[in-house]
Amino acid sequence: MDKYIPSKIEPKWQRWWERVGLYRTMEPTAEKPKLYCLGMFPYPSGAGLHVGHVRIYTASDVLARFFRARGYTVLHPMGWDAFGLPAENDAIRNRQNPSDRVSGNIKNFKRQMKMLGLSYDWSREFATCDPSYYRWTQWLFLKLYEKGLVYQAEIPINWCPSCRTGLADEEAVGGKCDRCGAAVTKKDMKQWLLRITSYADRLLYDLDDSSLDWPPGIVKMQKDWIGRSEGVEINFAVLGSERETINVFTTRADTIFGVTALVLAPEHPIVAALLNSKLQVPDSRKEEVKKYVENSRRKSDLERTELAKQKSGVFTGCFAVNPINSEKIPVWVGDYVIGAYGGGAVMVVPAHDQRDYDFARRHNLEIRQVVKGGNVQESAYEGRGILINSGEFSGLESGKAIEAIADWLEKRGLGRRAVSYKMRDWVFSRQRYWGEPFPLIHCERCGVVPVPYEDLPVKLPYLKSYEPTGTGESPLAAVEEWVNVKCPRCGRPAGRETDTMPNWAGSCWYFLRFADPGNSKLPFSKDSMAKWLPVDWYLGGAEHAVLHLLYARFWVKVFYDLGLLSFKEPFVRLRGVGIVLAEDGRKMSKSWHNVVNPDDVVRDYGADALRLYEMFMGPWGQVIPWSTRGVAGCARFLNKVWDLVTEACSNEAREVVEADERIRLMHRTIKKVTKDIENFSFNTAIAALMEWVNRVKSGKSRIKNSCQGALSREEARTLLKLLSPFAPYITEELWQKINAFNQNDFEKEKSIHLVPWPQYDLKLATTKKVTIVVQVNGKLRDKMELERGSTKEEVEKLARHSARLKKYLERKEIKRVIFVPDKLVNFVTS
RNA sequence: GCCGAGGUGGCGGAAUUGGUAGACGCGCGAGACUUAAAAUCUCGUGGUGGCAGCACCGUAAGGGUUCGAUUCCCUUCCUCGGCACCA
Repeated sequence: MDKYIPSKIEPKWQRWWERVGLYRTMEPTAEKPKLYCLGMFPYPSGAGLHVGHVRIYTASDVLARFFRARGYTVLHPMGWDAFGLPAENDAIRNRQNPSDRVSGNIKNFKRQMKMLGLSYDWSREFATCDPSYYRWTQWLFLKLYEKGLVYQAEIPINWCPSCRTGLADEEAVGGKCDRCGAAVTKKDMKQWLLRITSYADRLLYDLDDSSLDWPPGIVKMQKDWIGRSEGVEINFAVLGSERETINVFTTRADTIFGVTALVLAPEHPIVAALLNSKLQVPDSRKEEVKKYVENSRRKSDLERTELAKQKSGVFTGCFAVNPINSEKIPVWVGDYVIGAYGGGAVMVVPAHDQRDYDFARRHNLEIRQVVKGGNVQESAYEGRGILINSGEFSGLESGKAIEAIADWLEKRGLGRRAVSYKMRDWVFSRQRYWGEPFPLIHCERCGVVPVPYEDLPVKLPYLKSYEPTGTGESPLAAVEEWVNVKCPRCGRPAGRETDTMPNWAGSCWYFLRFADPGNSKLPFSKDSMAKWLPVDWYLGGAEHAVLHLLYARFWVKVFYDLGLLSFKEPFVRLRGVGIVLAEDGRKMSKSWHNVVNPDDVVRDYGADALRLYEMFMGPWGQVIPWSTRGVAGCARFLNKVWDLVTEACSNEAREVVEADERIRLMHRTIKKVTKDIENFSFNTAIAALMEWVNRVKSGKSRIKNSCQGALSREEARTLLKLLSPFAPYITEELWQKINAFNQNDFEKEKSIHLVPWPQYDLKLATTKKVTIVVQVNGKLRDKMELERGSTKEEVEKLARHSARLKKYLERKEIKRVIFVPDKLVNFVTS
């Protein structure tokens, strides 16, 4: 008998499957509807595939194989997120030009994916840095540009001094660069931005679409990120100025009579007006404000938030007028106020906002209570309540007061109801080499001119010197022969935009391109969209909750508005994977020397064992430490399967066995595995298969006649098929053997992976007998093996005669008998 | 601080319209095979007590509802993840 040696069979099947085109995408039909199953494509780093990748891609492969067997036409593609900061940093670290580095990494990733037996249709592969792909990224960008969703602004942006580039808010995690961990500082730079905020409401409300099946946690994160709040914008006139007002956003207009100061962010235009003397204030004040502003601008976001525990600030010397009662209010500047939110100014109501309270205590501002409740001598009262000291509004409840005050202000043009979002517009430029060039040209006469569609792509030149300059300009700016072009509109000398797009640009729409990867006329045809989109199953890491997943939704909504797409949400079902930790429970990291390399695992145990383990290690969404012994356990199980199935085919006599319980066990297992895969409970699906094998092997399945300890051929076929999504190699090998197919001439039709999924008979998917639990006062005292469907009378009678129960029921009065059919009987005594 | 998820053997975990707690795997113990070891196979494996039949305890802690609670409710503690001056 042959032994199970993974390295002997796995490469063989890889070659056969590729040769016969087993995973080539078919055309969907009415009988075989489409199903689009996608794992988030990776950025191909130099480290190769991580076992965390393996978890995602194995799950998507299990789904793809499962749904193919269930009669769907499956689209299951793979590609490379190869542009952008991560790829470029990896290249710089390894002193290799990004384009060379990336192609080497892709080759390695692809080798590893093939090794794992992932059933991708490689004919649809592309990388975001391929000119034939980014041509269309640029094309789509121009569509956004034409729609007015792209604009340039001189704004203080997140600046990573280490990567020497601007970052999006989403990339400045906790004040640190998402990629390198350096503290992010602010820098004023002219940037391209995408007007994602104009889609804020739709990005928010469409999350509640009932057809969207997303993890609630990710939905919540996106909602919080968008951060919609309703309130009132109140205009405070600046004293000593004709036109200037300070507009303040507040959700608590009911506290307006409690305002004892205004605080401006250092970035606020009024502060600038003060400093350049457009507004008159005493020179001493001006000096102090200047110092303060300069100081806070030098701070990184991190420092600003840390130091903010004690709320610093200086009085500007300037006053404003409270529109509700014409009171004179001092204007301060303080860096706890965020420049980009709600106009960059707040009204300070110390009695009813803890931050304002802290600020007021520190700077000796008046604390004036205007809502009943709490003890404002000790801390702010932030709850709602009845208004006091509020003129004509006194006596109103907060909610009503907000409406009344909003009406009052609106009527007089002193304010208006407003909505504010935490989400900002998306900083879309990077001062780096490795990204899609903007298809824009700066002409002195015509301004910004888009590159004509027929001139796309604007190719990224191959540069010897590609490292970031740190001047705030991309390395491309130094390449004169690339920068200098003629203006497409007037023909005069002009220059290309030299910033590049962030890596999110390519990943915003790659899932669309997979449906139509070869299209040279359009990014994607309408036909292909109707055929394959939206994505039915999208699997990936939860770390993309507010990055890729939000950006991709934004672009899809824009394309919908442009008539390019007929759906509004790209990903119907989303499933986030849990991180795979190292064996020591820490994160896998090169510096800890605890990284598990899939190549080593495959070498030692085979790809099937690795795949099986990754699906078996625990619930899919959960963080779980790696266990090499766990892999070994899965390899042992595969060995058992190998032996059992090999034995089954050499023993024809067992074919005829019709042991009822064994057939029932098989049907139960089919049902369990089917349901579990649908519910993403891969671990319990595999456990059910192991249990089946164990019970067959140990002959515990209550059969008397024969076949004890061995599989019938029908059982063997079913077992192989149920196992095939998880372990495609060994099941294919055994399938060929058990059917005595000629292995020297493999035919596509003979593959186990094209065999339909086993059906289960609901009537057979139960046991014939059931264990009925006998309790006294809820405590387990006995068990009985009875026919399913026994009546209360039968069960009770049998239970009363149980010898074990005797001592518990003696001299006791039975007050109640609780009976749950096929489950339990419980005697309640006094 | 706020929000979300969670807390079950030595470990990863299973079981919840309330009904046998610990499936499956790892580890561990014993045995078989072997000169021996590894591998493999068989049996055992929540804790305490008992030769045993068995009894009691046990799902973070405390309380409640119930014939019966890992599951439902309240209080407290802890872990992980996200957000973090958003006015």
